[in-house]
Amino acid sequence: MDNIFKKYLEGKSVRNIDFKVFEPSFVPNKMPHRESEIGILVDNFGKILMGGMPKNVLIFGKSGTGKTAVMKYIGRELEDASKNRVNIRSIFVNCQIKDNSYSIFETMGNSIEGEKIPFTGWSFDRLYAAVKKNIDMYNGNIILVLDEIDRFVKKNGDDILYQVLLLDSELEKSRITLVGITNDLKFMDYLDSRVKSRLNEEKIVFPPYTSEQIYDILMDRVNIAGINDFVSEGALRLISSLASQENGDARKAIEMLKASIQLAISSGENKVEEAHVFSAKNRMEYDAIMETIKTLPVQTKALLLGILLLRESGTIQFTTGEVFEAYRNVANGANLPVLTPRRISDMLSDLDSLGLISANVTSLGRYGRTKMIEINVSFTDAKRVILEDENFRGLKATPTMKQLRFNIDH
DNA sequence: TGTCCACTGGAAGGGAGGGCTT
DNA sequence: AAGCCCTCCCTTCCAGTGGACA
Repeated sequence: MDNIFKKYLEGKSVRNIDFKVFEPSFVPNKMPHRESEIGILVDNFGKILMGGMPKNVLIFGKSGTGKTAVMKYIGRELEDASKNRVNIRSIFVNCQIKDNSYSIFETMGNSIEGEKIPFTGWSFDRLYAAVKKNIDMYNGNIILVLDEIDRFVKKNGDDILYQVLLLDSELEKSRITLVGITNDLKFMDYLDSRVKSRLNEEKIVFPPYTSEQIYDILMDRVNIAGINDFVSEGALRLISSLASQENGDARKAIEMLKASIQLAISSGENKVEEAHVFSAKNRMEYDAIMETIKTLPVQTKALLLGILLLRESGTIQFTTGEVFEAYRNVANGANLPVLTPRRISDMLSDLDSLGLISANVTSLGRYGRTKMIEINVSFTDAKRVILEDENFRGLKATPTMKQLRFNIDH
């Protein structure tokens, strides 16, 4: 009789795979095809070691072009080279997560020794003073890397950059060098001139990787993990070409490789082939969408559910007004407070930017101006995920649901 | 050619919920 | 405990608008 874990016992190359190598946070010891970009950064930050002043840097490039990884690599090498010579600390802030001035300053202040700063509560003046004191006490060079800086500036304006530049000018014993990372080439347009010139001292563009380059990167990781014999060349070629079609995104390619390996292992096979790549790709896309839906706030889920029910009733496109009515029925049915049309309008734009729906502003002439809304995801799956939320438990396959559908249909 | 619909999206502000200070 | 300060979510108010229709 076969043991139910048999498939995990077989396949000898499988057992000791170090999956850390395939994590986005993994920074390898060499970065293929980024030699010239690294060269520019080395020249810039090398000045610190000679007692000089580096320029502020702006890095442009689409996602997965190695911007963040290269900066992490530079930071690591620099801190290493500076040991017993100068104090250098690189501080990474992902502006998509830390999306207000307070938390950026708080991260900066808490990344070095000194007064501990609470994550909320202080007035900005007090926060500024504490961060300034901590940094000056450090007596060294801070490299502040603001990742996805365009998102922050679009949301909050460029005051934070001005404040950091001001802080730098007020420091006596330390220096701050700003590194902005963005995937928006038009990012500079959002900046005030007082900030623009200071931030734009050194500009580096990271081009997308070609299929060949991604292949090299993947090969590199496979070698580090020591699993050359476990991954077929065809699978690597396929991932490379799929990723190069998607803006040359190496991060996605590595993720896809990881998922393909896991899939091959769990189906008990001894080599990753093209078929695993295709299934991994589908699986990843599906999981990403469902995870997005699962983590939506309740009211947004109610709105999306309203849209899904409209779609279920046969229509493909709906106006904001129709969607609002559908949402109102869902909210009432689930005993949620009904939000105003203004708020719903914003939530529709949110769902649009998440890619779950398309909402295009269209004029119906005499019949007004509205967003035309279409759903972009499998509605049976999306509905199932939303109904897992306990707020909608009362609606699940009950007469209320039928009633809802009835209300919407008529 | 002007009207007018059904919205859009900006601006301002309230209040809840988090936390700190005195 | 009272008084601040912060962000987040939401409301209220309102000027603006593309294009079908009279």
